[in-house]
Amino acid sequence: METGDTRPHDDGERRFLDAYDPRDYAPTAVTVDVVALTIRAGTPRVLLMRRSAPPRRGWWALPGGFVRAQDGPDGPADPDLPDAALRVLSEKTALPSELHLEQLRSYGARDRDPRMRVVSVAYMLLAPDLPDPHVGRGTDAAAWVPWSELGHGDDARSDRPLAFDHARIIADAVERARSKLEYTALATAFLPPTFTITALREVYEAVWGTRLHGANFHRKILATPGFVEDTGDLADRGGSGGGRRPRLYRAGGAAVLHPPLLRGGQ
Amino acid sequence: METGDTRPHDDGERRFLDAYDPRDYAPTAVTVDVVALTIRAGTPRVLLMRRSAPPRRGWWALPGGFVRAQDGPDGPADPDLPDAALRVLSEKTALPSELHLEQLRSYGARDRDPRMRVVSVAYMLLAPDLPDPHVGRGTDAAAWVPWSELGHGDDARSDRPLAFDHARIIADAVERARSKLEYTALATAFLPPTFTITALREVYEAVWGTRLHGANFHRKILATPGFVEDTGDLADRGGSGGGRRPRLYRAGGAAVLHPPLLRGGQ
DNA sequence: CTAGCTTCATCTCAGATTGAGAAAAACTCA
DNA sequence: TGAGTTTTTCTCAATCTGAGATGAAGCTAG
Repeated sequence: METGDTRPHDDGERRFLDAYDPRDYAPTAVTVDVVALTIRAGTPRVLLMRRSAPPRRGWWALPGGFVRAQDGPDGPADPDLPDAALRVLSEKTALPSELHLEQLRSYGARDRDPRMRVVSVAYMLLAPDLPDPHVGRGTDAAAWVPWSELGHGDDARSDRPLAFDHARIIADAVERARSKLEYTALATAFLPPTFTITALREVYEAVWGTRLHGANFHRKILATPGFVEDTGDLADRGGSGGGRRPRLYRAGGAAVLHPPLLRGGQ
Repeated sequence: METGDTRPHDDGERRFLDAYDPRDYAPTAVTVDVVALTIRAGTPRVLLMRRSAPPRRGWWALPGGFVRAQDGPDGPADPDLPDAALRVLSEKTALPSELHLEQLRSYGARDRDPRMRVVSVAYMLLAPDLPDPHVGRGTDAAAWVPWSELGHGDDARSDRPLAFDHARIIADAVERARSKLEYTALATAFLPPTFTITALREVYEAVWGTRLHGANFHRKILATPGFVEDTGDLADRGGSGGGRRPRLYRAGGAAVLHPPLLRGGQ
């Protein structure tokens, strides 16, 4: 960050700041909304809450809340936007130590919230299967909802109506996740610290909604430097059907994949 | 957009909205900053203004300004964030009819602006060579500055000090542009409506700072469906050195490239 | 108007990568 | 022990890639 630079300001700078009153400006609220994505029972899901207070009481919405600009009665200010995102999310569900949080984009259409002008900074969080969410303040239900139940893209017609422009935000997050799986090692964010190549393939299959050729996937993952590293261990196994005990891997250091895994192929 | 839905609200919703006072919330300002990128004389450049008013008088900064939340004395409200981005930019330079504007991300660290809590939504604009910028209100100089003069990445040590966290924002924009050239047809946004394959290659070379193999580039562009389409015309030519008159192409319909052009290769 | 240079466009070919299936290895359960 | 399952490795033809050569078209000096 390039903040808090130490170059001396001129005198005009100090006089200006003393005379400055933030209240002179038209109020705009800034919120964060978090699209928390996980894979449960082979199905990609998003965390949603049902609102028990206006506006949009009874509708489903992303976990979110106002960014705390300054220290106040509700608590200390959020030092930065990601802190705000983690704060509002940690009020709804337990968070794992390892998680991937990245900013999606911001939404600020004039009429997106009936209360006032609201600019919402959306975050995408990817995590391995998380526990059931809490039903917190302002909500009366919470659930990990499969993407497939939300209608595709803009089309929010479903029996779980989404408040505000949250259907669009979720669609943007899903598209971002799908495309980042191609050229980054992000898929490992959906998995526990150690995992098998098959589990990694199932992440791709769940998120992309396609079937991949197991043998070629295996070859490509191992040929991509830094994607995974061998732990030397084998999985315990004991599950259904039997079969050879798979090797366990952990996420490698690489963030970007060279070459990428392309959706078109296989 | 999922805004302005028409489902009836319950009575509590209306009572709630009537009683709601936006002034109750701590003020946060929302600004837009625009990273306008172009290629001039073979060099990729960004539009910067020198500030003539506090804060950070005399420092260079991105064109930007406050989002107008409501109609007011300065003008009508910005319907959406992209409108605000185009408004602040059109005050500084003439804009072409065809341009690519996309949101980069938002920045909201507590101390990024000395005046108050400011969340800035950054936009990236790609355009063919634009005219010289105006020196507008609050600025005393404006220039298309080569990326190379800004120091690489975080490192803002240069004789053109950048205000706030704008060095970081520019670095993020440059990285976004570099990587989107790989897997989208965005390079054409830097070019006029018709162009040659060589001009397209020079965009890649300028943005990536690498040299590409001309023959293979040619083959790959033409093999990528929807990237460019043949106009049937040849360039007039007459320039230096002579040589065969190149064929003219226009941008094709494709937004995403299959397969992508990878930076690693060639 | 022709020789020499330049740029654009196409061709060639060895080496790497990919998609599809087969086969081998390792394990479970009856 | 034997049939079935899952993981892992192997094979091979088809395709793609990187590097250079060749051909096509145009300018300009003499």
